[in-house]
Amino acid sequence: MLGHCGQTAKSTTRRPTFATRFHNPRTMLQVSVLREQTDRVLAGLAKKHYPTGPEDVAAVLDLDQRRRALQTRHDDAQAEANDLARQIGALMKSGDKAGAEALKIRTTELKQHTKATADELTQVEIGIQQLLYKLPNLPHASVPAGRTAADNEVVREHGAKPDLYAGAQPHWELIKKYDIIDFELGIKVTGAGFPVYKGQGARLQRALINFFLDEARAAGYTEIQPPILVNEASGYGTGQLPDKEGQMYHDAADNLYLIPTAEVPVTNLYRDEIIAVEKLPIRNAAYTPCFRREAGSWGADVRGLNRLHQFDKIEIVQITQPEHSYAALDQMVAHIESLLQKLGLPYRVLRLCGGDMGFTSALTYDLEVWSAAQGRWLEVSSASNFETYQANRLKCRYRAEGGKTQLLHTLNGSALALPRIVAALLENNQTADGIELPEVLHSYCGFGRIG
RNA sequence: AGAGAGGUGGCAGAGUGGUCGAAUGCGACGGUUUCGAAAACCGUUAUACCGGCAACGGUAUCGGGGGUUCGAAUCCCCCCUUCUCUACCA
Repeated sequence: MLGHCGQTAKSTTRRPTFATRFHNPRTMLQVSVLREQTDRVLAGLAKKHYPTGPEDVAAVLDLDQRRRALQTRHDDAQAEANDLARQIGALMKSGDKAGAEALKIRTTELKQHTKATADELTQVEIGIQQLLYKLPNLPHASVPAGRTAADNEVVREHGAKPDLYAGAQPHWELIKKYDIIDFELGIKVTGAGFPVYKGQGARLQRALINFFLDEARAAGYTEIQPPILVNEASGYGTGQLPDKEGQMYHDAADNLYLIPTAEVPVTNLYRDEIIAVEKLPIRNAAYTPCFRREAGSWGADVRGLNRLHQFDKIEIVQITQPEHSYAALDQMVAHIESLLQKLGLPYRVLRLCGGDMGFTSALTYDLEVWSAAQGRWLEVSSASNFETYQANRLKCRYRAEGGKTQLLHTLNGSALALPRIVAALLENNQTADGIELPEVLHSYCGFGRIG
């Protein structure tokens, strides 16, 4: 008999899984988009070099059809059960015990059916969700075709590469020479990739942070100081979970993650919110330390400050109405460029190709500065428009004309990440007598030259 | 960290097994009235999903999850969180 099913209930000491906590599918691409613009979706997935687009989209559409049929069936059964329950209540009240018992037979039977339908519905929803989690965002029309970094489009280049004097050195030598950043001490205290900034090195960090924050505020961004540990729901909200789990440091005791970027806590501020139109666009800037395990990253390119487990970054985040998001992206890039110009660093702006851009992005510009002693470009910022991809997970909406809620667009960019900026500042501005810092930093640092 | 009390709609705040998606008040919006405004009066005022061209109908949601029951805001279990007292600390 099925009547004993209550006793087989599993122990409830286990944390509920993501799927049970968020019963409704929190999708990334919207099913409605897959359904209504199938061709566009398939073309977009192909441009991103997603291998199994046609199969996965067909599978989602198939499951979605089943989901809707099940939902209808389930709702109808529930409606009948609710109606019977009301009748039983009325019969009980009027003293007709026998009549009530008669109806209970039907309602008990109905319950078994609805339970089966509900379980199936949950399975189908989980299936849809798992497939959607696999699908990357669709690229914007302007994204160049291509597979690797070599296919990225150079949008523009600014500033002249400096000619270094004969004794010029890469930054990992300069930091030792002037004793401003100490990797050995970091290794002793923590491990590789956790540098210790000392004296003028520490003051330069603080100067850059203040400079970037002040510039962001002047450009209309509200400063936020968020937590640097986040919970699991936030990790899912911005898409670090489930796919990039291994890249974040995790505190198992409390199930919290150290943030890899301020994007995570700041964007999640707006999770499950319906934002009033008057408050749009949201413009936030936040300084935080960032933590990345960088599992599996080695090689010559990661020497010195090029790649760290802990570093400082100022992040800018915007949330806009869909029709304004690309103007906002241009504005963000312009702001980042203005920072690089004020610091006097030669840079270039890249539009990433379909194969090189991030999973969640619709359009990404990378900004790279010229590292004179290393003789190569270093990525110091990445600015992206996620359109509704993140907002769909976040349930971040506004009320459009006519009272309907509609997903917003989310964007973010680094403005800026410190280590590679420091590397370029040290290398590009070195002289025989020391390192001449750009004018704009003098008052922030309290000095104009290192050495 | 220990003890106790709470978490209900935009806000305040009722509701301790049925007719409760939820009284009442405030706020907001629309209307009547007015030369205009205030006041008064009338009405509207959550989100998501399913069906429907639509009108509309159905389902779910009272911090989150699970359970008991024909039926749960209400009873039971777990988790989160707020307040008070104690302990501790910056």
